[in-house]
Amino acid sequence: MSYTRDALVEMLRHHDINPTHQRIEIAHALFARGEHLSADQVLAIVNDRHSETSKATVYNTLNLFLEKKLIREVIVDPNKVFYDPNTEPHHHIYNVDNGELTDIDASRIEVSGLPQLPDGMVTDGVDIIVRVRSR
Amino acid sequence: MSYTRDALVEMLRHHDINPTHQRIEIAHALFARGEHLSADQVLAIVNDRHSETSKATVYNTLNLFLEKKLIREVIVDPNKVFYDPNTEPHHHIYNVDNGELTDIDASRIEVSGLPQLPDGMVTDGVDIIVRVRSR
DNA sequence: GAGCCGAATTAGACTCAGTCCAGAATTGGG
DNA sequence: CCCAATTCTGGACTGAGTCTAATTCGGCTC
Repeated sequence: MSYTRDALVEMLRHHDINPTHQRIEIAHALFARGEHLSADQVLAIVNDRHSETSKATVYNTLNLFLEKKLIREVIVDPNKVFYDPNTEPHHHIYNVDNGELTDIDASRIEVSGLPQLPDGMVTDGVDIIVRVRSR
Repeated sequence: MSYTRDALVEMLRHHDINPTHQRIEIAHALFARGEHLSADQVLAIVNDRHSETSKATVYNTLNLFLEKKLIREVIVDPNKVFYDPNTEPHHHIYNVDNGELTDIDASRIEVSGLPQLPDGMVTDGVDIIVRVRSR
């Protein structure tokens, strides 16, 4: 799966997002590497050569992508949020020592025994985080 | 299960924690209500009548309790950490709308299909978070 | 191409959770 | 009662994330 500029534009449009320069850059940063990135890292990558995109725009854009379900938010570390370009159902292994975050394909995982939700409640998603240490 | 001052002192000692005034107060705040509280909330509760305990101490103490496994950290919300006086194995339901956090007893839950960990890695814990919305 | 309009972007000030520091207070063992 | 080690403190600081008011962009019409 390659992420040409055109493919990204297509993808943004498909999610009802007006494809601007900055948005394409940010989408590129996330999807081309397919890694979990923090807002900080996205900002750094996008402005690698010349400063082109402001902090505010990076945050705005990431939140927009979230809202439009183009990416997911992964909350494992108390001091930063990671953004995940993989929207397939999956879970995470979090290495507490070095902060590394790895995917686990959800299709092999089976969870049973979850309780009934109270009336009028809908599941928004189930996150499983396996916290891991070295040694 | 009641939490008298003496019981709390006993509990702290049992976890290798020197029971000082402030630590007893903070333990009381958490265990007497048995709720998930943020550092902010703990600070507010402890200083309800007269200001008695500083912000720094609350944070120091919560981290000390964590380290000594007296309480657990629950990371579900990007902008605050919750501290959980329940150290029995259990998971959480997080109501995204109102921030409410509810326990799920772990004994009824069965997870299968978790992958083998790479060599030299140890599981530190498995957290399951069921995100829930109203309506 | 010139002119217009709403949407997007920007710099920089601001907020707020959490940390750090260096001095002050408390504690407990002798 | 004394002293050293531990704990506590206020206040300065940090860094992620938000807000705001002003500017720029891009697409449209003529």
